[in-house]
Amino acid sequence: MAGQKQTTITDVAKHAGVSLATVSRVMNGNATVDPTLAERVRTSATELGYSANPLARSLVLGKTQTISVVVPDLSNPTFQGMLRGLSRAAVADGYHVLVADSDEHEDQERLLALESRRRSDGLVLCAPRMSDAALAEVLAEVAPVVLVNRAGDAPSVAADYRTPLREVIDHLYGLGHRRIAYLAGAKRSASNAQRLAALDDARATLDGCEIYEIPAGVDFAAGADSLDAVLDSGATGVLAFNDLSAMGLLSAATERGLTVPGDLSIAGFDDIPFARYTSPGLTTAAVPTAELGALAWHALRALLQGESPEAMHTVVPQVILRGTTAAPTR
Amino acid sequence: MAGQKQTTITDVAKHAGVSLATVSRVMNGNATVDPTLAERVRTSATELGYSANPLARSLVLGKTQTISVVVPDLSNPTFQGMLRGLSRAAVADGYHVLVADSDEHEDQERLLALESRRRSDGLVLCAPRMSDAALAEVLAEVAPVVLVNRAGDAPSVAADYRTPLREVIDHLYGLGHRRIAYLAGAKRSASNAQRLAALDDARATLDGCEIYEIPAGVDFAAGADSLDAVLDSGATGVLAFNDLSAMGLLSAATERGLTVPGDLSIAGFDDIPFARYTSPGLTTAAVPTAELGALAWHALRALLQGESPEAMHTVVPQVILRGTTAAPTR
DNA sequence: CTGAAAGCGCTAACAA
DNA sequence: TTGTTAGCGCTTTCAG
Repeated sequence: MAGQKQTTITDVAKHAGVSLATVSRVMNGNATVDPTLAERVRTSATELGYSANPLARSLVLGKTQTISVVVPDLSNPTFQGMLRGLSRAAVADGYHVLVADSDEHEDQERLLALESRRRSDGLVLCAPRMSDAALAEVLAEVAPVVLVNRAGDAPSVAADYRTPLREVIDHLYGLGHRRIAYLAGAKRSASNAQRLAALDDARATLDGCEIYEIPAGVDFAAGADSLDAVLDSGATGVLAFNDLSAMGLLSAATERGLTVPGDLSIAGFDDIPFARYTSPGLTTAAVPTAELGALAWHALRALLQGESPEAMHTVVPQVILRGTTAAPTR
Repeated sequence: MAGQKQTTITDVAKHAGVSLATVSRVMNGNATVDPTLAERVRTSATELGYSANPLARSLVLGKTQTISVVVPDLSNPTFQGMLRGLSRAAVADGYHVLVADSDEHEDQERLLALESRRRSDGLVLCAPRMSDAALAEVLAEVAPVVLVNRAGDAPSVAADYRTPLREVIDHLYGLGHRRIAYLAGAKRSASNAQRLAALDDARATLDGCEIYEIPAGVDFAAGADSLDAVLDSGATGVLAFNDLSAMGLLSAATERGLTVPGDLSIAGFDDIPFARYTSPGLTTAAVPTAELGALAWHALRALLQGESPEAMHTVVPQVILRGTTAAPTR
């Protein structure tokens, strides 16, 4: 059944009684070809169901119309959204996308990047976990390349975690909160550094506002387990590292008989799909991951066209005010 | 900076003072080459940082070491899991994966499949939305191909939605429930047909068990809105189309002052990440999506090796008993 | 306007 | 064992 090999340009040429060159020309809408001939070629082509072998074209043209993207973990919603935005944007421009999941293995990252890159015209490196030194080295080998959520010697697009967190703090402060707790999550992540910066920022500019840092974690249990620490701190408002820990805290607080937001205001981060369904709905900030992906493609496309995209394009997550934040009652 | 063109096999040959063929041989560990020469070639290769151009190899070998996968929607968790499983399994076997998102456009599906396929050695068509006729046509053009969650004239892997639903029904029945409601979701989906079959099955075999079908929907609101209908039906246990609608119902019931599972047992479907965190935790069934992806790759790999994989490999979602189901109290 | 021919970088006969 | 050569399928000078 799979015996019939694809028809080649030679078949079409033969069928139309012209040379390969002519077929190539009409297929590429290239030079001026006699309309009659062109028509004849086109007829033959459709009759034979011909379409050029992309591999052969790639080889001679030196371009594959494909880009590759390597992500640390395809099960992470952030990267999923990124991939979706990237894929759709690239497809819209006639590009294909090769995807590689490094499964959080630093060493795999380099290899995947190199290998994928050779099969494509450019690379999107998404939040690479490798060291700065390793990154610099890889970056030099794989250009054109664009970085997502990481700085380096290449154009990059990144989400700004600092601004939205600061906005949430201002929101709480405006409501009257003066004692705010931050449930810290992944210590070493780049986004955490940005959040800490927002905290310092707020401490420096907000009169009479105290902000505590409470080590917690990134999941539901971490949030739930930190309830006592939160209450001990006397905080009336809390910024959770992400929605999951926020929900854990919310759940624990509710079970303890506290009312949210009456006794405690809670804000999450990420806007996971379920965030709108907690009771009350969770105040949070949504990272526009798909947009991040689309922007990454646009930067890479610019590079491919010999243009110079912005060195770093940043997108600001949107704060979504729902029911878990309100004026403090104590 | 990106000016230096890749070193070719010719460079290596020149550097090592041998012919192209020899370099090719040692690079492929092929024929017996004099160890001394081989070593010399290897040295030159690493010194020059040479690695064969995959495009050129693909062209001459007629194989790309790449497979492609087209999915209807990269934002759907089912397909995300599938892609992850597929990607990791394929990478483990040294294959690359080209991904295309049809964005639920039936017409795009065909084109994406064809185009991706030509850049790769095989295709995984994931839950294609196109008609049976269109599918049959495409299938013939893109072999080797494997289908995911859809039947057709090609090997396929699919999740079995019937068995787990039946298991949940048996679970409820065993608990003493005799009036069970099914909150119907997407009417036309293949998985819905399987669920209805499970319902019929149960009706035919379970003594004195009545199963009602209540039109609802696929989201949280649909579940919440169906509370009255559920109560009117007198059902003591309900099977929701998915976790979201189950959570909606759970939420509405709780707000109405009912206790779950005391007054009402509720089961969802999908095991979304938040399902374990509702109170009580949601009884549901988890589709092993990553496994589905890995199996799809295994089937395709078999095809690529000229073997014949099972016509249809089915995986059974696992029922996860949590707190929302218990013996009825009325 | 069209065809012949030279490659793109590599592999695989086929000779030597 | 090694080198020479003919392609893989296509695009693109370069003549005509």
